[in-house]
Amino acid sequence: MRIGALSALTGLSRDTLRFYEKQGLIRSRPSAEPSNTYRDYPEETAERLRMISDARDAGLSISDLKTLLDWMETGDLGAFDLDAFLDERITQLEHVIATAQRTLDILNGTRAAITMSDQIHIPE
Amino acid sequence: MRIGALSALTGLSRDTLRFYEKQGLIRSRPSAEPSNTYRDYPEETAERLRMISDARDAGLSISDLKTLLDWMETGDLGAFDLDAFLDERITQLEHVIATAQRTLDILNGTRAAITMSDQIHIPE
DNA sequence: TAAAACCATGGAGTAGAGTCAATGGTTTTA
DNA sequence: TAAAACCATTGACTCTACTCCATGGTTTTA
Repeated sequence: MRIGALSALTGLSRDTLRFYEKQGLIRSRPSAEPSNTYRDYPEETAERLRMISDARDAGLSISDLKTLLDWMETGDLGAFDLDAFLDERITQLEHVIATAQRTLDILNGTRAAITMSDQIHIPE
Repeated sequence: MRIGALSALTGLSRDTLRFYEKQGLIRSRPSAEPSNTYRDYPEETAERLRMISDARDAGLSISDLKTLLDWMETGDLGAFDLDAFLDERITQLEHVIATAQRTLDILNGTRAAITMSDQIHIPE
């Protein structure tokens, strides 16, 4: 799959895909036809990018993601404390969920208050 | 309350507090003693900053926060479509919660897998 | 087959959110 | 009362994560 197709499929810009590849989050092989220099992405890259998008939207950094994805593939990262790393990210995500939920509650409350005051005013 | 105390209370750096004030997220009055130029923050600023921290950690931008806080105080923002604004932010927060939850599930799964393989290896 | 659409690389530029340093006053404390 | 700790302002700097050229090949399409 070429970069344009992958971009259309994932909603990420071509530039972002090239950027992610440079950061080592995804990989491509050189084009099948050696007449051009186009990247060729395996099908499963789309799925991988969905995980990456989720993690980015949830606030994980690219470098954390690289650490994680590298480990998931090779199963090893030298003398790296993956356990501690995972614990930290898990805590971080739980924190994001909690703060997002609290903020969401406030916003929902605000919207309800507005709807309420509309109800009072409009009938006049 | 002076900036150092507020910083200690909220965990935000003095620089961050001054930055937030410049952005209009919080306000201070000039010091009671006119002998110095120190900021004096009302007690309730701490609570306000907790909301701000939550919202920031959840991914809301400073400018969104400013819009929101300004509206909450004045109750009006001219011909601004607060309803649409709220809907967008709410959708955004729901998205963050969903992606964070999915990512969290993956990480928890990964941790479980590691614990599992430890169980197999350690007894040897 | 020529224009339009796609792709590559390299490097510069941008936005957002702080963070740091220099300089110079004010308070607190040993 | 002098050192240590605190505060102010201004402006430069950093970091992350893209995003945008400019230039030049390759495919696709009308």
